[in-house]
Amino acid sequence: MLAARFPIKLVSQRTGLSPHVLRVWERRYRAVVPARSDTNRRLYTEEEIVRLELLAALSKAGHGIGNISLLPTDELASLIGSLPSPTIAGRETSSSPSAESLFDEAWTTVRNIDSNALRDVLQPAAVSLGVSGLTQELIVPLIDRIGASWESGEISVAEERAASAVIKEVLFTASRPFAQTASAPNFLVTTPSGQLHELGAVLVACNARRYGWEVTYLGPSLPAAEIARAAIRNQSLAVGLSIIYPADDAELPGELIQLRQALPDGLPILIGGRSAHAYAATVKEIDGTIITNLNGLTEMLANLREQRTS
Amino acid sequence: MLAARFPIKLVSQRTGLSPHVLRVWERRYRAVVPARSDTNRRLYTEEEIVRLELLAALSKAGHGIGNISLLPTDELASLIGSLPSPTIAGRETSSSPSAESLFDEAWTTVRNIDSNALRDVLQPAAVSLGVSGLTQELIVPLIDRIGASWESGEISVAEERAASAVIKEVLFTASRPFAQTASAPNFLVTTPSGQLHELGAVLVACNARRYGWEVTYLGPSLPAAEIARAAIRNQSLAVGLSIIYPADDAELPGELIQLRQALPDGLPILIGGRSAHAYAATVKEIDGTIITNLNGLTEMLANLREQRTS
DNA sequence: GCTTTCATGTCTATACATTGTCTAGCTTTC
DNA sequence: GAAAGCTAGACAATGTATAGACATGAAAGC
Repeated sequence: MLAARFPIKLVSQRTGLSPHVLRVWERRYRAVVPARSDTNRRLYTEEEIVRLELLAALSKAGHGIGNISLLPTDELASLIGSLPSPTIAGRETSSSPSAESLFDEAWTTVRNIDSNALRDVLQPAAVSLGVSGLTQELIVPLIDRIGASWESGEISVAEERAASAVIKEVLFTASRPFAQTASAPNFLVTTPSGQLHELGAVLVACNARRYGWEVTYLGPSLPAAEIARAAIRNQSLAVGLSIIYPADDAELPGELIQLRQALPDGLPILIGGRSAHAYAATVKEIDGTIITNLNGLTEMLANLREQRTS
Repeated sequence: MLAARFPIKLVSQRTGLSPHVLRVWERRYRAVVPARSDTNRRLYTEEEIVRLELLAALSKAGHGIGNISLLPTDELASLIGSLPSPTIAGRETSSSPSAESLFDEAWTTVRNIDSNALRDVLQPAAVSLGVSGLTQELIVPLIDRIGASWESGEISVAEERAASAVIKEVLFTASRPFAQTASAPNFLVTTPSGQLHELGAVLVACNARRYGWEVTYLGPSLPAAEIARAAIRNQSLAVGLSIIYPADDAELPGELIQLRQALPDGLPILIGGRSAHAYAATVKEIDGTIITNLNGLTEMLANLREQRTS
């Protein structure tokens, strides 16, 4: 796979930084020094763009660019997730614990409806694993486990709600500094009517935000007409839906069809969640795209973004 | 071990203290003496920011900064847990002239389903008005307005959801810094079955958190049995419910009675929200307390806390 | 009761640092 | 040939630092 290279204009759009700023950051702070073409044009790699997105977010959040321009990229990422360590004296997290042990710990707190203990597990993990590590290795498995245990009756509403609230809080906080760039396209995220579990949608929302999208998040179980109205009002470039449970809702296909009819022609509908495949026929009918994992999502979003600019 | 350093602007945002105050606290009281950059700029560490957050909270609560500025950080943390009940009569209506205009601005963004614009209004207001100013002068009126406009049909689900999501995010972020001490009592917050609007509950949750309670937040519309189960599991010292809309739910009184029966004897039930009074008879029957405003809530919580310790 | 003192937040003035934007002239692309 | 990219330098707007003055309210002293 040969690494794709991007010209400065594209980078400017993705990061929300003007070409002027990109050049000056390079000259003055050596923040990112891209390769050049034969004719001396800057050619950025995907990694460099991600780095610039981080820098842009931190700069907007109040960090002086001169102070952070030379930090390694992973440190920038953990700065983004940097939260006031709730641990001042006690709680020795001597060696960073493995993702598995953290998962077990987290799952125990979920079963105990212990919101605050769960936060104490997730919050430091945002630093030790990084935001993407946190989501991929802890939160995604946790959401799967919660969904499965819910269906099997092992846990009930209270457990699910308590966990949802904390996970939402942690994810939103972690992706907060990324929020705004002027040119960012809008992505509308929600779950269709009848889908009460919102964690999948939250995950999608935060991921999109981390990649520079302006996200409008509308919570769970929203009627098709309302989704369409909000998408039009926000001039959204795409709509994301999460479908987790139930997997056999007779009303849902109708909702989806109604949504397609109410949306502008051709507006992409991305559908994810563990039960998305259960409605595959309808999804195909409305020309939606099923997303199977977060990487698929980011790829899809990147494509959409490029299409728009071209 | 990352040695991330933060500039004064960012510290100001996180602590709610102006850069002026930060400098004067350093010069006069040696409260926190950050390292300097090569060019003499202050660079704060994470620990120093946490310390300043504690000092800011205590100072706002009435402690003289000169008396506490030299205490070790862990002692400050334990002081937070024993905050005296806040001066309620005083320090009100210090309404900065911009509060009204901010409200208008915020309301416009709500009507436009423009999540990101709303965040851009509320987030800076958390600094300029302070967290209590933000809640009392912006968010409470906004919630009232949203509730009223909802009932009159002026706005619909999408508007309410978009606003809820952002307000939740802002409030949770604003109440985040307060590290809880181990001895903090638990307060369970939710809305009863059928009450779909969660903003009132979020407000209550954040307020309690700011006063040192350990809050378990369970989102909207939770069945009585689940509420009770969670409260018992968490050994909650009180349960808080928000009732906003509808004001004429025939099922609700039954839910409340069921909740009382399932809870441990004498466990206080605090009920707030614009429609709480519509169920006054039932509230009385279950020996609940109607809370009419945030000050009433903090007072009530302070009482409960004292009772426990005595 | 009235003044004095102290604690504390706010403000001013002045200097320097940081950072985004602009201009000018040249080169490449389409 | 027009549009966009490149370098280098200049400029303006903000942000930050220091030192000191001022305002206010509470406690102390007369």
